[in-house]
Amino acid sequence: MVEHQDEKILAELQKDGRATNQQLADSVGMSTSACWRRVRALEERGIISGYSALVSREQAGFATSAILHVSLERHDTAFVDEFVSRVKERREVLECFATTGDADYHLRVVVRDMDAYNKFLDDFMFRIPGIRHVRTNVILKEIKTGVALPF
Amino acid sequence: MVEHQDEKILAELQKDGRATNQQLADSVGMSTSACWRRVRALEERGIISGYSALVSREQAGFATSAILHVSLERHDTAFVDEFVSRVKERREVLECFATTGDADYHLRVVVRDMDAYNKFLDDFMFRIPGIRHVRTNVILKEIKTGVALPF
DNA sequence: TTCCATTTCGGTAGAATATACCGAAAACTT
DNA sequence: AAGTTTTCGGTATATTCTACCGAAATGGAA
Repeated sequence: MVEHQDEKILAELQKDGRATNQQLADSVGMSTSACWRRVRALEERGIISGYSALVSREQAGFATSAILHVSLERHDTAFVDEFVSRVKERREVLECFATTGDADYHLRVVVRDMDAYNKFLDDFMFRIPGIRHVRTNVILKEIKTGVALPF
Repeated sequence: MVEHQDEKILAELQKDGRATNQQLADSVGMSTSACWRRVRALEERGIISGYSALVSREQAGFATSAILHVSLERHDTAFVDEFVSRVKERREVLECFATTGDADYHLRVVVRDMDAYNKFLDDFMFRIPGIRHVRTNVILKEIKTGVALPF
């Protein structure tokens, strides 16, 4: 499905999403036209779903972040769908995963300060119907925040 | 520090990290040269730390991922530094956060399959000195995986 | 206020790059 | 082996980047 040369391209574009086609072609050992075609195909197939600037959370003024463990009261699709759709549209929630273990969901939330986090809980999280339990683990330090898949 | 117009640029570049300078200038209502200068300044100040292609985990062949809760036996800098430096260089570990709560660290690990995950634990995680406890929460579903800060 | 210094602006031109098309080479099928 | 399809590298043009310019805006100090 994804060939070796594609993986090299993907690895490069993960490292530098704004690399020029010429740089790309050089670093994977391909002609510019062949390389450009492969990139476009990867985009069209959705293997590359987009490109993003990586912004420094602290410097951009988002001092506070936390990992939330959330459990639902019940797991009817109605409740689950409601939870999922609400979470998706809250931009403070950068990540949300359904997991095995004690909690049903792991969320990572990023806000400007503790006030904003408190507001997030009161105005949003605690108002979602069917929530059994929310445990907050404040992030003390970001050891690593990567987006690159380990090709 | 980061002005309103900069935030608009950052928001746009988070949505499309390969937007041309002209597109950017249009969408934030600025001349191309002014826009280009601001982008370069944001890069030089490290507010934009880089650019990345966003690659579909599933389509790229990484079927398995998990969230790990890790606790250390002791918290001497020696043990902590060892743990941190080892985690940083393992590319399967996309994210690692030091948190409050029961565990000391939350990690998100992405691998091709369960075999690879088992190997990751045996060959890497369980060999780090000073680990007290590791709990694996397998990710059943990715509800949301975002990188964009909520400007 | 008025003046001067500094920063930020928009416009522009040459250099660099992206993008689509071409015929040739390679790979695959029968 | 012949025919079909895919992928290749090279190239021309349209687009975009990047650095420079003088003008406008901004911010203090007298």
